[in-house]
Amino acid sequence: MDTMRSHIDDNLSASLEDYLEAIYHLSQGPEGARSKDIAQKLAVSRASVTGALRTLAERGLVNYRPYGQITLTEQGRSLAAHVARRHEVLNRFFAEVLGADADLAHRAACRAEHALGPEITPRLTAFVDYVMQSQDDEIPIAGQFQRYWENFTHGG
Amino acid sequence: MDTMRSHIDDNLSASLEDYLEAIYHLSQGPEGARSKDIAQKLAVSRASVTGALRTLAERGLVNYRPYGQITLTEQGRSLAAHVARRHEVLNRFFAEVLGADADLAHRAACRAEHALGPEITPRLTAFVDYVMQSQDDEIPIAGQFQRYWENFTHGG
DNA sequence: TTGAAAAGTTAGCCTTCGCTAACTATAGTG
DNA sequence: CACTATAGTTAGCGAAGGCTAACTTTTCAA
Repeated sequence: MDTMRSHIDDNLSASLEDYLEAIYHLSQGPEGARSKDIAQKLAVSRASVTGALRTLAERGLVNYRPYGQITLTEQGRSLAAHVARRHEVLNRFFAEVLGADADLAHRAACRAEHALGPEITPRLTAFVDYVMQSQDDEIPIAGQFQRYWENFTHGG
Repeated sequence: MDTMRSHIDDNLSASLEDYLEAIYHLSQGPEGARSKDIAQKLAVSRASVTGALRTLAERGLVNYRPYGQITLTEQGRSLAAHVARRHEVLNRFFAEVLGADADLAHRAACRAEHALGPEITPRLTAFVDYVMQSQDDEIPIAGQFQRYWENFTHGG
């Protein structure tokens, strides 16, 4: 009962997860995932990208060959999708529920992403869904919280 | 207009923040912050603690002298309090709002703690307060979410 | 088609932060 | 007082992950 290693959490470092996620997103663009763009996206040198690519290739997560196309393996794509999802959940929570500035929400989400395990992530996902759904209901939580926040901050 | 560096975010690494928080909590106990206990709390060797103490002392956050008492400086205490608060906010959110197991919530909070900046932390604090307060109101958010979660997981 | 700019790589270095092993200081007990 | 256990330190090492500088490969335009 171990044949199907859908597994998802090879213990990749936070840093390598960042690279994987960047590749995942860039892969969907028209240019594919170019080393240069990965470097830019993560604010890191091109040399560092090369190093990370080598490690990720060793772990069977990306198809990499010097000067060649960078693509994700099946396993890599699946792992990247999970990382991206954690990220996205946090991003939505910070931005849409807490009402934080989009850019700040994004950056905090990037940093926090790795901390959420398989226990917390689905709960948070469900919670954000629940809150968003409440917008259409008679109890608009996010909206109510916005007002709560308003007179928390400038009122007293 | 720069005299009062209440500042709070010297850019301490995640690791050093962990040490600082551990010292902060242990300081409040009857034994004070002993190297041995810091090591145990962070699951790290005593040698690593010594190294961290030296760094924190250099940065003026702890009073440290080989074989002496370990105490926080004023600046250190203030910074530690903020770190601890971020931690605590997350912990409450994961445990009380999302309903995660206390131990898991704690560990996820430890890992995520560093990611929350001065923008997100107060918003999250307010949000947790708002949700807890709603328990007493006619709209018990956390309770409602528990039910939502229930039939999200085992129902369909 | 050729040569310069852009992209990618390599080599070598540095910092952070962990570890173990061995040493030193302190404390407590007979 | 002396000796042993415990706490703390030091020295030395290693992995991860970043950087710069210099090199190679690829691309593209004249």
